[in-house]
Amino acid sequence: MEYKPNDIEKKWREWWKNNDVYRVENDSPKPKYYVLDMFPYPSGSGLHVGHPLGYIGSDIVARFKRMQGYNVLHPMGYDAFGLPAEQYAIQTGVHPAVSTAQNIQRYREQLDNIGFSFDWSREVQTSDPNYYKWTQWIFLQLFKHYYDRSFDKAMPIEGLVAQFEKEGNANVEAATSQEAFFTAEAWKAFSPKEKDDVLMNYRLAYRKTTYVWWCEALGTVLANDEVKDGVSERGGYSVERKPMLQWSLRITAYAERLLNGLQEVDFSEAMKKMQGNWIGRSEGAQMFFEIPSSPSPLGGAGGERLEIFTTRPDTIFGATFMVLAPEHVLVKQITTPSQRQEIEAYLQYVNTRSERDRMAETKEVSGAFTGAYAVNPFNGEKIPIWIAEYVLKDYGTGAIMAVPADDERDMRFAKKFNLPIVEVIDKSMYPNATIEDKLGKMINSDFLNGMEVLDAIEAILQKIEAMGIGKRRINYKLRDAIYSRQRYWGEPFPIVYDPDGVAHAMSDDELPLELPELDDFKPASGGKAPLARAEDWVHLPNGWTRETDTMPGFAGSSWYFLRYMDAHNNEEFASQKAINYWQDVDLYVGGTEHAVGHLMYSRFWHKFLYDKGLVPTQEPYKKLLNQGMIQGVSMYFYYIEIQVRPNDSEILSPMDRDDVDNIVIYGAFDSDFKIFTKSGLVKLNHRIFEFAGIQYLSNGYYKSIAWSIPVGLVENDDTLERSKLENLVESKFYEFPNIDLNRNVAWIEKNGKQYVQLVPQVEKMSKSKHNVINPDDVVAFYGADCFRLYEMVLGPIEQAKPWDTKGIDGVFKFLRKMWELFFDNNGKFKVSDEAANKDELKVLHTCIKKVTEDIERFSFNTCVSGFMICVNDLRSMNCTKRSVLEPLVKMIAPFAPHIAEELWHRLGHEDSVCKADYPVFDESYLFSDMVTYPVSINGKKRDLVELPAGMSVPELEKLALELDSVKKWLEGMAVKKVIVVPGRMINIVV
RNA sequence: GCCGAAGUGGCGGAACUGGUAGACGCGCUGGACUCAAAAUCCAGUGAUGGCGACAUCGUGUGGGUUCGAGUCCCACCUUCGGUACCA
Repeated sequence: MEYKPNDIEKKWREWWKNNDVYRVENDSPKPKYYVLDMFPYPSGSGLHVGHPLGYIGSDIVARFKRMQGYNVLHPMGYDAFGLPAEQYAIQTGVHPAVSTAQNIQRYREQLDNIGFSFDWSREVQTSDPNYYKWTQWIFLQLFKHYYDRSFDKAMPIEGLVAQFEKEGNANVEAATSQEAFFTAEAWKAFSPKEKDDVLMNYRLAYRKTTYVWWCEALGTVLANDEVKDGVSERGGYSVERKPMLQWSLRITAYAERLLNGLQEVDFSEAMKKMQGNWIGRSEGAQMFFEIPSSPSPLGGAGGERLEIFTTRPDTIFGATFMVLAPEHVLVKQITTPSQRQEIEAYLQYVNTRSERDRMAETKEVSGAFTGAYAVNPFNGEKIPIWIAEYVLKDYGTGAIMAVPADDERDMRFAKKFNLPIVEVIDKSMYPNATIEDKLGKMINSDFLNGMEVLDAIEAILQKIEAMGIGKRRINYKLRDAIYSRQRYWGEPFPIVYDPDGVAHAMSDDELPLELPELDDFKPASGGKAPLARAEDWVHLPNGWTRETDTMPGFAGSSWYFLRYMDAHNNEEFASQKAINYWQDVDLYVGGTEHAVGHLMYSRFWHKFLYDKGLVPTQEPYKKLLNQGMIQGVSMYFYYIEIQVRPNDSEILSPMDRDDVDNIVIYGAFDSDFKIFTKSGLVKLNHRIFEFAGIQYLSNGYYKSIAWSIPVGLVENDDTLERSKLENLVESKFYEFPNIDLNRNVAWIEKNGKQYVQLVPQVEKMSKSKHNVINPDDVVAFYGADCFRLYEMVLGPIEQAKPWDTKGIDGVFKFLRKMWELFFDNNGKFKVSDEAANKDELKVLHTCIKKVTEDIERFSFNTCVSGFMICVNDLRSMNCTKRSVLEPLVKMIAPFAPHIAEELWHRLGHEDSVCKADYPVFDESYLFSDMVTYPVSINGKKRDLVELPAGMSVPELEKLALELDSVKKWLEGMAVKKVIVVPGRMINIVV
């Protein structure tokens, strides 16, 4: 009987579905286990072979735990709001809901094809009003709460209002952006709008004008983690800093708890580090410097105080200048008339610089002098105040005291502008210390002289606080999360504004506030969101208006794991009963790319819900497993035309100049180029960082085109036939077809045809790179079980690896061999009820032990090799015994559920193998009578000897020394020592 | 630059707490079956030397600790991720 996966797999998938095998209930006497995958965004290109990697791993764990007697929650859903569907809608007019539904359907088919054990009755879609009703509800809870530092938790805003009415805000300890103090009387006298403005400085979800990342191309603002390398993460469009009125979430209130919480979760060290760095805690001092009254052209009264943050208050005697961020509010007030022009010019320069420019040249310093001076509170010296780009508006107070002797950036600045440098730390006794290390003895520092840095910090902090010129302070890099998007396809804010512009929460019974229908999804005029077009929806009969921004992608994904616990609840986001049963996620599987986005936000929301008493745990995810990306191999055709200029020795140095008239370059961008010239191949040691398209460097010496070629067209030796390339060009497959194929391409002649050499490059799978492998194709050919096993066999699940199908035949062979254990040559089922012998049981239990232990440590690749060893051994023993084969079927069921189910039923069972008990290994079967000892001399293996197990150390030692091979090596040498590890090895030292 | 992870045959990768390096799979070589091929099965397969038993070398590089190091320590090199003027 031949193993034909297609004959059995579909049958069992239907059977599982019809019998509701994977449905899980919320009450069970069994212990609970929650295995969760990061739910996907259903993109238009469907799943590729990289997506299921993590899903297969988590499915194995879910099935394994189920068979071990746990009540396992293993759900799946879709992160269904998002930009691509909306961009697609703008281009085609297809409503995002329609395209999203189509994509979801396709994802579902692809997922079903692989035989996952998801409980689909709990499916969630973030764009479903029944779901986002609760996203809106949680948002309103954030809106209605503030963070009270004295209780160290979120508290209702009403309590705060009551306190304001009683005594103003002077004694309020809260996470706030409120700076001014007010009395109870003042509070009562505020207008509703003024009160609203004040409360916005306390609310955990608040609306305020802040500097945000604005992306013109996407027509929306973006959160910090959505901006990478100075461009938008989606699309790579340029972004700019802009003050805008936006909703934000006060995640900074939870900075400390988010940091501390990392200690209690089982995340990889790398992941914890990444989140820790993102939070960026630093201890230091907030200090005030007087700016003596100076005439201000803009009417500033003078006598301002400049507030700075520093982690090195000890170096204050080395502070030779101050630097403000260009956007700092004091800049206009303190600039002297004589410096005004210079400052204006500099501000203008800063304005023209994109974020990318700023990042590109961090070594280059720039700045301008305001003409104003601050006073060093310790020695009364006047310190000039400058402004410079390198001081960021968002960090600390947007102002620093610059200590060039002790800070690299300040040093560069001082050197460039000839500012004095005063050494304050003697590092001579720490020759290896860098400039920033907190090591050394204070000098030139008055009362600090002679102290070690750390002592000096403590000493001056005390002094600063005693003098009332500052305070100890902890600063975080973490920024509040911008929560508004000027987009259509997201959750509408359940917020209405009265004619004064005061924000009001909608009442719970009005939720969900559904998205209105639109037929044009482009942004409305004036930087407004598309929803502004839905005028009937925006304008309420009483003259009030709705918020037209929508929530960002991370809104729905911040709490979805809770919804799975009770997915159809219309009264609550999930019942307390369900939440208290399932508690938290035991295993969360997903990619590292969500380290600082999704994971931080959902941990933040969870802590807020914990404060509200709505969830029982502080952390949502106990264990995080990051699956590596499966990359694709893209075949690139690189075309570069170089205009050689006489003195470009820098770029052309490795080449023979005479050769360079017509050259074509193939190579990986962002790595060294290989150049084919008439005389062969040379290497150009120059790096180019841009991708496809024509690029001119500032001095204009080359243009380049990089095309990724559809893999199907490529020959085995990585070449592409000329006619195929020409077809691609003619069919306008590429955007830049105007190249001269005759002049600039080095053709290779093969079988009378011309070919061009392509360069393979491993990179992320994506439609645009034509390197996507669809799991459906693999499943259709080899079967889902084979696909699942193969993805596991590729290597450790956490490692990134390129997809290639080299080893898949080996996995298929293994499945066939296993299948053949159950059938004789005539295709008859041949399992016997004869008792198993010792050897067979040893093989079986060795495998059970290995697999059980390896699943627990997520080492799925070694599990598969364990199965292979087991099957090979049983095969060579001709084992046909039920007492061995039945446990084997159970054991492999989590990995290859279809074949396991088929064999399980053939073994006579009626119920699903998923419901069977996982085999437990028995140590007694693993015991051997004989042990093979390696005998080493001075640590070098010289012989192997088979000895009975259980021999004592002196016996082993004696036997070893009597071996012929050992005697030969010991001739003329005195044995100094014999080391025997029973059951392991023997080492003789001479 | 800083932080993190990793470097093992022709390839993917094993080796859990220091104890037989290269499990398992791919590929390759030889053989069986076949008119032949594919498929399948059997054997071999780190490198070098030797007919051979065997010997020497071998886990990025250089040092160290240890009876014994892929594993621990120090220095360095390379690759991949993260991050970027964070005061």
